[in-house]
Amino acid sequence: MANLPIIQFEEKIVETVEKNPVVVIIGETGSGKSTQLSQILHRKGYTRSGIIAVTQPRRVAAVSISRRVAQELGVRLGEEVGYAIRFEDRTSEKTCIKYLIDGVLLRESLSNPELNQYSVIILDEAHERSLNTDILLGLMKRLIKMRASNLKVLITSATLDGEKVSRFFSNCPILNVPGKLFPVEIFYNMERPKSYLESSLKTAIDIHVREPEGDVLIFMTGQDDIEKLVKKLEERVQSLEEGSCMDAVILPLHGSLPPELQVRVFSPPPPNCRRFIVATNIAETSLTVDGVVYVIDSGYVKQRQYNPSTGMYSLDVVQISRVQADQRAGRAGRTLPGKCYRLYPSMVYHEELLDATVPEIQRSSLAGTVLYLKSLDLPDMDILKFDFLDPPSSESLEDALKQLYLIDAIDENGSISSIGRTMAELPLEPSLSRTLMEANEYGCLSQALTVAAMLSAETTLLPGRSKSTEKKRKHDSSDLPNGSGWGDHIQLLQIYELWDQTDYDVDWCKDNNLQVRGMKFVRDVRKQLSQIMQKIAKGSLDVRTNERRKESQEDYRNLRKSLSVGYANQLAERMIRHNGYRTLGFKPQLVQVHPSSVLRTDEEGMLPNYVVYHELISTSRPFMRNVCAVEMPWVMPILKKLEKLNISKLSGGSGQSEEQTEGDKSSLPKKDDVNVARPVDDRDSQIQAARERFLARKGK
DNA sequence: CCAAGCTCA
Repeated sequence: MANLPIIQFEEKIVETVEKNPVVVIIGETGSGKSTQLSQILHRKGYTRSGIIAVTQPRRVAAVSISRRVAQELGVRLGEEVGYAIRFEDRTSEKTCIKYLIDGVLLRESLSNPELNQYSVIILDEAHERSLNTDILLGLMKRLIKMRASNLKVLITSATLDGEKVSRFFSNCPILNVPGKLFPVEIFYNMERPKSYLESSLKTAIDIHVREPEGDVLIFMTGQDDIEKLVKKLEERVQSLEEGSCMDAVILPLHGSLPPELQVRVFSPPPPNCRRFIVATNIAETSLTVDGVVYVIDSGYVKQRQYNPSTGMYSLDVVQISRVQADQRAGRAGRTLPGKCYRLYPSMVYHEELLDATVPEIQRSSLAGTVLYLKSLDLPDMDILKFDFLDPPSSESLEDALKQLYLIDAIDENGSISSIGRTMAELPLEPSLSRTLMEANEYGCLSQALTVAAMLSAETTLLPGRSKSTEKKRKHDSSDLPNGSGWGDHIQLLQIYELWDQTDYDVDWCKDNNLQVRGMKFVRDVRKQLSQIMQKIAKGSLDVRTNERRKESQEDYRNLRKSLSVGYANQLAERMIRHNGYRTLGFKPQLVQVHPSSVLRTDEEGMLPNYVVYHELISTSRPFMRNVCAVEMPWVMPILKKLEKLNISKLSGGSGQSEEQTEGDKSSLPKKDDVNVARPVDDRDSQIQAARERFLARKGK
């Protein structure tokens, strides 16, 4: 610890923090900022008046760093030094240095908006710009005004955007702490390669033949590319002349690799053997591989983005940012001076790459974020003007407001409702929290809890599919239930209840091709959600899973009905005479049911007239993923609500001063009078008319 | 008839 660079800056840091409410610390890898800043301020007495909080974007980091700090201070983890992550709070009365996930601090701020227990809040790894860190940055800006006398905020960031963060906090001081990295020499391709797969193959072999020992880390974009490159590398290495160079092992590394294969990168290679690690960006920050001396950087990354105008997600291969490129290069200089080969021209690096990755807040659906901010009841708060470091587009915020309105979380003036307040308590996306609340009314809370928990873990349930596991799809494999035809939500419910009946048997998961870790996570989430619901209802709810009781169609019906309320913003109507759907949102999209769905067709081969979907994902085509059949009478009230929607009122009521788009004008609630005048007993024609008006409006 | 980067309350 004594030889960490940051220790030499101790006095300077203390002095700057004492004089300023906010300080930005630029600390490169190996500077010791994550473990030392908290200890420095602890030594200076900042823990006498409160706790020092250090936020982290990842669970493993919170746990391992706090363990390290406890060790350095010679105390037991969980006493003076502790951590708080989901499902696990290892802090006590004695705790004065607390490492926590940014999302946990946001939860705490719900019940204690001034965060009075903390004397210092350190936002670590802020340059990663996680959604939650960005919200915290905005909240800190307000908080330091309210608590000017007794709160210090430190933000750690990367060289490239330190200035920007400083400007955001009224030009607060920036301190630079050097890292302990070895120099890394950078090489560029003359041109952008036609195929970065071929280019990385060639570069890798060149290194292997010409360069001294040291492992090679290759950054690719996804599982497919990784598998292809691993195969080609193996072929090429084998075809090299025996004895012409050292041996080689080639290891893939990505998130959907089973854990036992992931950890192979941590065991040292046999002597006189070079390792090639072909990885996704998991090796950029989450996992650190020792022994790497050479990095090959394709310059690309796969990123998920949300389009607020269509409500659709897509997963695109995009260019990395300069911060990311530097981070990747740095992976070569951890143990020795290293070399980084960028498979793109230097001009691309200097002129084309963005300074920093587009922050998550500009790539996500913001319904949950907006609901959270509304529930904080910040004074004189216009959600569209919340002070973000990088504000999301007004289109994205308006999309969030519309979604929240449709599921009754906010009223027509944009004020949070009591339903919305309860929803904000639940660690779920708004559509699922709304479903839980509705299910409670219909007596199917237990089932809804299961569905919500299963959907929270859905991606980790099924093992990573590759060519070899291709046959094992969820609907044509094994004896797993099929949702009784109603769709994927019901299937998820049935799967969990079967597992529940085996007393959470691990072997049952394996037999049915479900990831054990994923299922255990579902169980934890379900338990947590049950507890929160109990707390809200003061313990009077029945959240038990059904024991050896066949679910009746009536239970499924109630559950589907609850889903139609929770997913009011994610409904679709089947088009006439074929199985394509049109979403019933503000801008209808033509979409298909994802082929992995278990939703069943009727005798005539037709899918249900109305469905809810968990998400829209645009891959080869736009698809609805996780689909459940609902009934027309449940959909109609939602269509009527859609008609009444007035975005100008929703977004703070400043009304005329806000620019009004075409769509806004047509949704002014004039037509509703006509609707009220219709004969009440003629329901069918009333519904039909509502539908036609709705669809006609779409056409414009 | 499809495809999945990584986190996290």
